[in-house]
This record gives sequence, C-alpha cells and structure tokens, in this order.
Amino acid sequence: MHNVPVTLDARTWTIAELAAEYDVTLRTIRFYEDRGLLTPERRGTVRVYHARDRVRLGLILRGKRLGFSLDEIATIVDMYDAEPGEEGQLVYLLDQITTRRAELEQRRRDIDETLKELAEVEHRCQSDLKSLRGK
Amino acid sequence: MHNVPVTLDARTWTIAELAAEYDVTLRTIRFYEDRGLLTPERRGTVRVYHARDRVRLGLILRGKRLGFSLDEIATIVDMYDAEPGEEGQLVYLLDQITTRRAELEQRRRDIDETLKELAEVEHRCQSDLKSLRGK
DNA sequence: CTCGTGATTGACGCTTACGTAAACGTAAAG
DNA sequence: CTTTACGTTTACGTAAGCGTCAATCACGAG
Repeated sequence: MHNVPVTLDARTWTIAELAAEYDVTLRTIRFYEDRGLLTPERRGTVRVYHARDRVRLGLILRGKRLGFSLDEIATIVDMYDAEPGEEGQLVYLLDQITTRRAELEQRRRDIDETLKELAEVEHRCQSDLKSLRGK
Repeated sequence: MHNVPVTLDARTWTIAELAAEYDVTLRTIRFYEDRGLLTPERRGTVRVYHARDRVRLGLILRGKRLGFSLDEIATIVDMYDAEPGEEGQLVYLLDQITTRRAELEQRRRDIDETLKELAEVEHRCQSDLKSLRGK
C-alpha cells in the first residue's frame, strides 16, 4: 500500500545545503537531531541527509510557524511515517489526529478574526489619512 | 468617528476574575503588564481592570495561540487603539498591517496544508485498521 | 607537506515566558 | 483582635530554542 522504494532517489544533502535551503543554521539542524526530530545517516562522523530528513525538516519548520513546540511537532511529524503497527497504535494515531485538527481549526478561526479586525483598522487608517490630506 | 464613551460601561474586574475567565495565572497577567501589554488602573496598590484591559488580554492570548511573540503581539495589539496621530504614524501602521497580514496568510496556508496531510494520514490509518480487523 | 574548506563535538550563554516561593499589606468576618 | 481571603512586590528558578565560541578532524588542491 504505502510501501516506498528504498534506494531509488539516491540524492543526499549535506547539513550546509539543508541549512541554506531552509534558511536555518547548522546549530538548529543539529539541535533538532538532539531532540530526536531528525536522524541523518552517518558516513564516518559526517551527517548525510536523505530525502526523508529533508521532508521532515520542512515539516518541522512549518510546525514552528504554526506555533507548535518542538515536542508537539515531534508527535505530529512522527505520525506521517508511522508504520501500520498494531491496532492500539492506530487508534492512538487517530486520536492524535483529532486533537491536532481541533487545534489547527481553532488557529484558523483566530487567524480569520484577526484578519477581519486588521481590515477594520486599515480602513480607519485610510480614512484618517484622507481627512488629514484632504484637510 | 471612533470615539467611545469613556465612563459608561463602569464594570471592572479584579486580576483573579480575569485569570479565571481566561484560564491564566495571576503571574501571567502581571507579566503582561510588565511588558507593557496591559495598563490596569491602580486603586491604591491594587489593580483594577476595565473593559479595555479585558479585551486586550483576549487579543494577547489569541496572538499567543497564533504563535506570535509578546513583542510582536504588542505591536499588533497597539494598532487596535492607535490614535489618529500624524501622517507618518498612520503610514507606519498601514505598513505594519501589510506585514502582519502576509504572516497570517502564510500561517493559514500552513494550516490548510497540514490539515490536508492529516486527512491523508487519517485515511491510511482507517484503511489499515479495516484490513487489520477484517483480516 | 600545508593550506583552506567544511565538517564534528562540547560547553557555556542568552532570551522568552512564565513558575514558584517568601514576605508583606489590607479589609471584611467572626 | 485574629483569622481568612485576596492582593502586592521582589527575586530567584526553569524549560525551550537556539547563538556562539573553541578545539579538533578529514580531505582535496596546490
């Protein structure tokens, strides 16, 4: 079903390449590894990042933009490549999804309200500007 | 235009009431005051919160849910009750609004993508569950 | 061999956003 | 007057999320 070819897609990245692409520091990437969010291959002592790591980094940063903590991001990101596993695991995952979805929908409501109010402030500003210039 | 009656709406709140209503600690509310986000009246040494403060607290917490830092929240919240002021100020405000709107719209895109992907994971889980039970 | 480039591991520092006492003030109730 | 409830300031503690050295290693080019 969701089996993925393992060795096709042989492209790899260095830590510096990923850092440049996503505009974060090496320190940040290594920190995410410390926190268990990334698990690059080691070739000797050096880190080698595969497509999987690259995708995960993208997910992590998106999670950050959404205001999740790294711990929360960990549980979210881990859902993406969870293996089928046993029933309990699946049920747990589905529960997590429900929770996260509720949070995200709340955030979207917050955003919409804020955008609406910003639009009002903007209108105020613009009419204030007009009456100031039209004076 | 946007003048508001000053003394109507005489209802006030204690710090504990606000804390209970918004489910935050007293410490948190006082901290926001330290950071200049709230400016309750003082009756002697005691803090007295008016409708304005209550609204601002709501805005602050919404900003937090959106993942803004308190500094960013400060600039956002301050836009809401900015006085007409001079032209430069208005232009600055309009610029801020543009910036914040762009951020919020990015966040909304992030949310929508995440929701979409969560839905996919959910489908996977459910079909996995079925094949596990139907087995 | 040596230099430069890019990588590594500590380890300490810093900011944000509060938590958590400690010590004290005040006002109404018993 | 003492207790109780609710408030206050001061101040140190802490977790998260990195920044910023410093010292070291590996390797290809000259």
